Amino acid sequence: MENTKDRIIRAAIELVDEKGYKGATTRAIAERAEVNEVTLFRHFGNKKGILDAAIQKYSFFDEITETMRKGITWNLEKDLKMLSEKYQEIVASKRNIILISLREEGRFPELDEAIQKLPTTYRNIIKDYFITMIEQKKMKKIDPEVAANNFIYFNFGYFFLQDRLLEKNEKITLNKFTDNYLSMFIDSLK
Amino acid sequence: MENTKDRIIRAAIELVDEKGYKGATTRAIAERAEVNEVTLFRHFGNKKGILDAAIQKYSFFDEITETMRKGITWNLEKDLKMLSEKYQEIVASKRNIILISLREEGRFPELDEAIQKLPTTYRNIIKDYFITMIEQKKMKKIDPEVAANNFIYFNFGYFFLQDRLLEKNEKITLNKFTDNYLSMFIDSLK
DNA sequence: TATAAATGAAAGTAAGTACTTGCATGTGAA
DNA sequence: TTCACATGCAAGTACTTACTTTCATTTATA
Repeated sequence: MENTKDRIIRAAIELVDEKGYKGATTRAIAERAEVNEVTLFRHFGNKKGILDAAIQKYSFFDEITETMRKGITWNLEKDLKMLSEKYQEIVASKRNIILISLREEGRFPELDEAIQKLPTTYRNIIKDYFITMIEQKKMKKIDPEVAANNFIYFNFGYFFLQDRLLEKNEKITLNKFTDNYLSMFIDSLK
Repeated sequence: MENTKDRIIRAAIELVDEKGYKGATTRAIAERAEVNEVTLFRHFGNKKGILDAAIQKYSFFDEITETMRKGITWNLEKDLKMLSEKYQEIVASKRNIILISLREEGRFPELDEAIQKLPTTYRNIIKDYFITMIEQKKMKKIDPEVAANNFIYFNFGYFFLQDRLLEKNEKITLNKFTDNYLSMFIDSLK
């Protein structure tokens, strides 16, 4: 069962996501976690301490990008779909923490750094992949950096528009995205 | 010269952009606008009134999308570059207000609506354009909705990553984006 | 110049908020 | 049982913040 600390952390993330850091009052966090307000301070010292703990708990991206590299099979279509799916998995599972970082830019420097690392790391994986694939003549000879960045624009654009800017009836499922949308991108590399 | 009301509005937008709605105190807004704090309330009633006025002043997108339609020449490469440039122009000029809307989701419903309309309207323009171009056999026969959405993911992804998630030395200028990056996308439609 | 409108300065109010303190209660381990 | 430890409860403190009121001063306009 979820212990007190974890409940507090979860409630804090949820509320900061909903109302922003300033809008997430300690009282509300305590209520949602179903603990007394004092308990927050006993565990984490102050409000920022709660969020710092939350960030430390949820901002691991490194392992996940490692599984990307391992999953590569040197089949263009298969690999790019896998890489895109893994990326969407990461951003979906860390959705709250990513959006908090974008909203509260500057307030949690370590988080900012972790979030900034994600597109850079991802870009490098894709870029290296394209370089090798071009060497092996398994795809068109194009600038691998340009292609890698485009791939990221594309994937991030889907994630964010999907999540925040589209009405429900306009949403496109991940499956549809991978099968129909991504294919168009991949075809342009063949 | 900028009058009192305008100075207040500008200061409010800047500060909400920097610190969030709650973080932008009326005192700080007054200081930045170089007016007495009371003046805010005399002009706008309350804090929310300032931002409501700001939003009303800066959230016109309709005219701009009209100029997109008029600028079409039915030359694929030229048109898509134009459409992308205009989009980047819009989001750059409304940058603050767009980011405020994303951060303060739910607080300003009219703004949310206006911001949500932008990708939808843009998508429809592009989609209609692709439909006609396919009819005229000036581009590949692909699903125009898929292509239109991809175009938007791509453009929005560039804007946002550029603005918020990349380090300075990694930034890609709009010119480079249009010439190198966009070309890759356009080639895939030919 | 005379009058109205816009702004400033100072002070204050009411509410909210992060955080503290002291004490009571429950619970699991020795 | 006993004792340490986690948690709850009640009350309070110090500070911030949106907003008000009153009066003086400047600025524009007729």
